[in-house]
Amino acid sequence: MAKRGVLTPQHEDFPRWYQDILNKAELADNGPVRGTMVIRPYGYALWERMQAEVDQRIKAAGADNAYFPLFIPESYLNRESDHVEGFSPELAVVTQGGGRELAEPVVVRPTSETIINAYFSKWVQSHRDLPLLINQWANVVRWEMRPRIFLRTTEFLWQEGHTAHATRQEARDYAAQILHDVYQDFMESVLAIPVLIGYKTEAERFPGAINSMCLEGMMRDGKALQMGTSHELGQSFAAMFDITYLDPEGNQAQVWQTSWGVSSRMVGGLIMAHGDDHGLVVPPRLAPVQAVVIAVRDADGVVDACHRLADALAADGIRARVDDRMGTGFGRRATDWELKGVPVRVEIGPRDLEQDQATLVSRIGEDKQIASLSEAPKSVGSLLDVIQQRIFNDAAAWRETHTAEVATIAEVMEAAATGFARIPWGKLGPEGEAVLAEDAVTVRCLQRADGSLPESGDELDLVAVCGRSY
RNA sequence: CGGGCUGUGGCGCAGUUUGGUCAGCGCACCUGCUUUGGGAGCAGGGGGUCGCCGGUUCAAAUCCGGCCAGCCCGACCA
Repeated sequence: MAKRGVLTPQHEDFPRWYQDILNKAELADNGPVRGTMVIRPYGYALWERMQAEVDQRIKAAGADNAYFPLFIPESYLNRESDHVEGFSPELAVVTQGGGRELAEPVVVRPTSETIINAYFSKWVQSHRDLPLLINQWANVVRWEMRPRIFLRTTEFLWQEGHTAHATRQEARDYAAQILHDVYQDFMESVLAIPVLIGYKTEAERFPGAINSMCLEGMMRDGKALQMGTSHELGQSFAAMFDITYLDPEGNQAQVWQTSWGVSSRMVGGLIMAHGDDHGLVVPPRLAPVQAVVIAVRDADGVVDACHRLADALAADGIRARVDDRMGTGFGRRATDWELKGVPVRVEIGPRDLEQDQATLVSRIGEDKQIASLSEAPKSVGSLLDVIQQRIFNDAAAWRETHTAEVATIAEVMEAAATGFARIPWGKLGPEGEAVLAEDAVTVRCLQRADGSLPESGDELDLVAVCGRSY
């Protein structure tokens, strides 16, 4: 394992550890404008993998991709009162263009409900046009007070889904379908992060929504990270943007809507949910590089053997790369890949080659194992499966041991110092929520006692999961 | 925007109390040789108007004033 000093240990200074990882794993740099970030190739590769997996699930849920403009007329934002109140403090506004003052300022999109719904209004005329299911991949800008790379940046990357339905129930069901089939499935089966699902309290709700569902993950410091949201927008945007249609009986009706998104924040979640003192830990199903084949020494045939093995791995569908930087010592190269969290390292040196074998090393295991060169692709494949499962299990166990069932506000505060607290919502309520907020503890979500998603946030006997958050 | 801390080569820091002999260290980088099975060694080398502006002084990284930026803790949030 790497020598001490490569990274600040997590227990010593978690934020510093996070900064160290961003640098040492070559994920991102700060941009020149406060709050902006430069996403470096390896960090972007992680994001591209997330995009690919999420995009595939969104399409399976029936939504189509489209693209709407970056610039939105300021007046659009003003149409929905809760929406504008929620977003106006963090808007970036352009007042000049082509060297002249603009007649109407344009805002750089903080989210696209307004501009997309302005077009939904044109596109929806008949009940036959419903449901209308649109997604867009884009960058958005929110002038945040306290930026932090990947977690909360002035400009970030995301996907935002926007849909229109004939009935409230259909909209609600679709928002829940996205939550489960797209987000939860991706986060748990690919990112290997167990997520809590539930409803936001009224205090935490998205501006303009009638209900916000969310997915919350626990990081290695016990804090919560909101990994995604899916909102029921009700009919307020439909009213403001006049999205109406003729129903089968020939009556004018307004649509019911949803919006939902996940962002480049998930990269931060990935780092903080699995990373350890040796670096990033990337679950195999996400990993841009699942296996790196390292030529240990520059001896006869070693480098060639590495390339042949990498080709064989690729032929088995494994994302593999060769490290044959022979001018750099083995230890340095091994540490580099460890920092980047590559799940499996395959080492081939002269000693291995003599035995017609390769040495396999898991990022999260202690023991090295030997595989014959011909069997190596199969061995690596099954090792990747084992690693994927173990990363998820470890994260689930971590959350389990850092979650307490409590009955009083004092106990919530105590438990939130190190993790989550579950308390009956009936015992907390909006008043208790306000008390917790004074000490930066928030209700992350309201869910049923068994952890499942309620029909609404008003269902009886819900449990409030509380914690500190990013 | 409130509270705390900090600004010195790419990164991390020492030097500031007591102004001068102060542009220094580690890592990184470049060249050469030896190395390569867990961040290699030796030798040589390049790079900083000490955050910015102004003031005090014979003399400022160091003292004074103003400004700016960053980090951490809050309010906000994907």
